[in-house]
Amino acid sequence: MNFNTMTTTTAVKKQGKIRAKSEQIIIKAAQEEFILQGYKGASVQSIADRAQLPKANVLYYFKNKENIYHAVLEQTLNMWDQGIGDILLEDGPKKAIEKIIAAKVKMSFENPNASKIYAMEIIQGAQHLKEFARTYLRQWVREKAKIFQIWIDNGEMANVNPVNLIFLIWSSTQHYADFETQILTIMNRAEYEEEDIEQVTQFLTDMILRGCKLKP
Amino acid sequence: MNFNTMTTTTAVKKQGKIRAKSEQIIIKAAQEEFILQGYKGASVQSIADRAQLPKANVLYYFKNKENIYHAVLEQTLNMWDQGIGDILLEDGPKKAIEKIIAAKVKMSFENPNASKIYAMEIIQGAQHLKEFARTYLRQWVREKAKIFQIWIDNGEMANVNPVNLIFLIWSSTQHYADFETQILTIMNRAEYEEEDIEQVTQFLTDMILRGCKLKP
DNA sequence: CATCTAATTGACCAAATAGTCAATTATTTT
DNA sequence: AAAATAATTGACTATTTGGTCAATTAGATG
Repeated sequence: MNFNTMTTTTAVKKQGKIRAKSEQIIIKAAQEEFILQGYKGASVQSIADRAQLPKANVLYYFKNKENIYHAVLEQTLNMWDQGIGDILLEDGPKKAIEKIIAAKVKMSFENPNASKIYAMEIIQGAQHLKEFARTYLRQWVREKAKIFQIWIDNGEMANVNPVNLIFLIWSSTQHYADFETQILTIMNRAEYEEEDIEQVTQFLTDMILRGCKLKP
Repeated sequence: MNFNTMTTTTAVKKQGKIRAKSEQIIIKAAQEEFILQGYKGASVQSIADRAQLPKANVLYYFKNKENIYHAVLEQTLNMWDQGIGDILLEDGPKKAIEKIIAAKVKMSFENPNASKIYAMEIIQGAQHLKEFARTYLRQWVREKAKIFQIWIDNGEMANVNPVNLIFLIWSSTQHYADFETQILTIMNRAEYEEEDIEQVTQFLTDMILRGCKLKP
């Protein structure tokens, strides 16, 4: 995917040897700071500290804070794009739902920070992602809804609203990333474990398949 | 509910005639600013502007920014506490699930801002709500999970993990508040309408009841 | 080796902002 | 109506912070 609204600055950059590595370190540090402190609350100094670089060096790689944030978002969206399972007509509803739930749960557990950045951006009004949502995302949802509708018309699954179904899969999977803190606190645990992925995938798959009147 | 960790400052305040009204105006303005800009990003000045009051006046009612934020959170939690439907043993699983989904969808559509503030707080690590989650929330989930377990043991519903079920109801309903922007953009709409509440409630109730092997 | 580009970094500055204060006005109480 | 309390507000300050700059070092390239 090419988020060309964001790559205007990064595209023209000079390419040294250290750049790629430094940028990656900075982006990761920035992602964590932006989650903990919000956009305004994350100071360039704090990002630099976390990246163990002088502030001036951070600003040498990214001209300003806004650019750092863009880079973080860009990477988040690319991760989202790769990680989201696809819905294919030839899979049929059962396999498609299983695939997409498994992919999204995996993403939520293995990369909660990407999900958190995305969620905060949307909650705050999607200032930087309006265009992405209006074009790419809307298109994606419509395409996939259309496929569900075909299955419904063929009597392969119950007559549930496809868009609501997509939102349901979306929200229920992402919840384990965004509300990580709350879930861990409620379950009195320090962190997720490997088997949680399997357990949650199983639960959501069963529930939603039954919801669509598909035998698990 | 008494969030006595937060009321330490407000409890001792002097009570004039104008105070109650001014505080309410400020809290509402602050809620909106905090959502749009985050805690650090929302300046006292911007809150004052939105409340149409001089900054010094805002700081007369709330000693500092932190206190404003506390007041916003306090009100959010109280709203949450009132709005969340209760799960009662005597209702049985079907009625209980119907009740709680209806209540939470209603809350999400009618007061998305409360949900957004709460979500942001949790995503950012629940700095101000750790205690609330550790005590009240954990207790609430455990109590309700226990009731679901009784129904399961009685064969009144399918053997689904009660805690996961609670998370599912939680996430799928709240999604319509937190991701309002995204959902509206995808559906190419300017705002929610009255009938959306009914439609979403119906969809989620049907899906989740079927997921629990309960006939809608 | 000489030249050019990339990378590093301390010092500095202008703008934004949380919070204080004192002076004044409005309202309530006695 | 006098005294006391509540509310209002402009002006001021100390601190934080995004961003610039110039000086220096490291590395590549011819």
